[in-house]
Amino acid sequence: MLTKAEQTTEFIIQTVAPIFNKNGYSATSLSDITKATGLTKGAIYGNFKNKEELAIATFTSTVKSMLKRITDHQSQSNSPIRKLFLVTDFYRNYYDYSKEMGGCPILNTGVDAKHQSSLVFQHVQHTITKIQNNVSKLIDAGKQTEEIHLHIDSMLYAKRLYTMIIGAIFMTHTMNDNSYLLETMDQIDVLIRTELKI
Amino acid sequence: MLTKAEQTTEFIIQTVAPIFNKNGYSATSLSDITKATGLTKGAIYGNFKNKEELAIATFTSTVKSMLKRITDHQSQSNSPIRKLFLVTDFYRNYYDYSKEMGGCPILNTGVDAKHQSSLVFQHVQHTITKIQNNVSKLIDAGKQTEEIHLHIDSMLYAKRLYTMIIGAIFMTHTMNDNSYLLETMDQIDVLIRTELKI
DNA sequence: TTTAGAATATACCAATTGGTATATTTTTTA
DNA sequence: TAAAAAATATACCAATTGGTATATTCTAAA
Repeated sequence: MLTKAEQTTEFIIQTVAPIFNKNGYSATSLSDITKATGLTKGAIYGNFKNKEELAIATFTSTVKSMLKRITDHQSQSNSPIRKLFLVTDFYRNYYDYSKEMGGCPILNTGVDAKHQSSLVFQHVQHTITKIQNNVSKLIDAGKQTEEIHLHIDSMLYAKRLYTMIIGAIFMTHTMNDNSYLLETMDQIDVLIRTELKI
Repeated sequence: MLTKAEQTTEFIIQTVAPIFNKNGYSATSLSDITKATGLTKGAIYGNFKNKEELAIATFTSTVKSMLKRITDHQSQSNSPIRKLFLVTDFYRNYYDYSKEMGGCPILNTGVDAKHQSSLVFQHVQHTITKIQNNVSKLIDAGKQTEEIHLHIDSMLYAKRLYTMIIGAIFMTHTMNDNSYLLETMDQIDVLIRTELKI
């Protein structure tokens, strides 16, 4: 059971996360935070050392739930190559989902935190590395199950896929046009079929 | 000949542009601006209506010089398809160049301005539209010179290329690793050769 | 060289910034 | 249920925010 205090901490994170994600670190003020939560500065600073620590907590939380959502979606299949297709399938619905979060946390925080908070920025880098490793491992697994060509450079393709995905996310959000994401996912599916798949 | 005042306006734009580009709209304060220029608020507000107008001026200026640089680079050839290859060639050296500007203005401002200044954001959208149109026209020209297959959807490919490029820019800047840009440009070159080229 | 007009500096504004010390209230444990 | 402990609220801080009205300085033309 969560204590009252732990509930409050979690409540603050959940409430503030989309605000940080939308506005960025500097443009999110303490008064934005107190207004949204209905709590006072005393409560905020009782739960978090400072603004930066709260920003890290919100980013970590958002990313964690996002990655869980992908993993859950992937659990539809045990086949590595089908799990790859489930990644593109996930991102086909990503626009609506990311809008709920206030935008893509990796894209937004990656751009924003770079010159605002090196601590937050390190978390972004770490998250990207983790995602790439996951995709790379998936490709490796596909080789083992003889679904994917052995000569494929797993990490190279993992980076390629994520580069295309994050580009599509930026374009869709900036141009307010979901077709960028849909189109890119089609493109990636073709790539998987023609280059990776045996 | 530029009057003294016009020189000052231009000086402010050039000096402040990388600051806005790096830190974003909200995180760039008037004191940042006065400190960097050595001018006072009176001078700044004498040349610009407000902070937002200055931000627009800096974005417009940075983008303009960037687009000029691409166009100049492309002038090495008259062949549309070779001009396409000169685009990827340009972006192979983009990391160093964009670092001078304080990052990629389209990426940074696209993410930052979305929730800070709708006026600035509109300029980003307009710029992307313009770039896409340019690439699309280039593909059309390639059809006319019989270098590119007639069945190619010009705008579709223009969007694809720019989506991949902006994704690579984000990854290179966020992971501080130029290989994302180099790799993606190789990928695009292959795409041009195998899908577009006759 | 004087002078009008333009450009810049100065001094100020109320509001807000992130953060803290202390008072008060709420929760938990005994 | 009472006391200890934890969590939250209040009141405050100096510094900074974007912006403005006015004073001063500089520029350019006559």
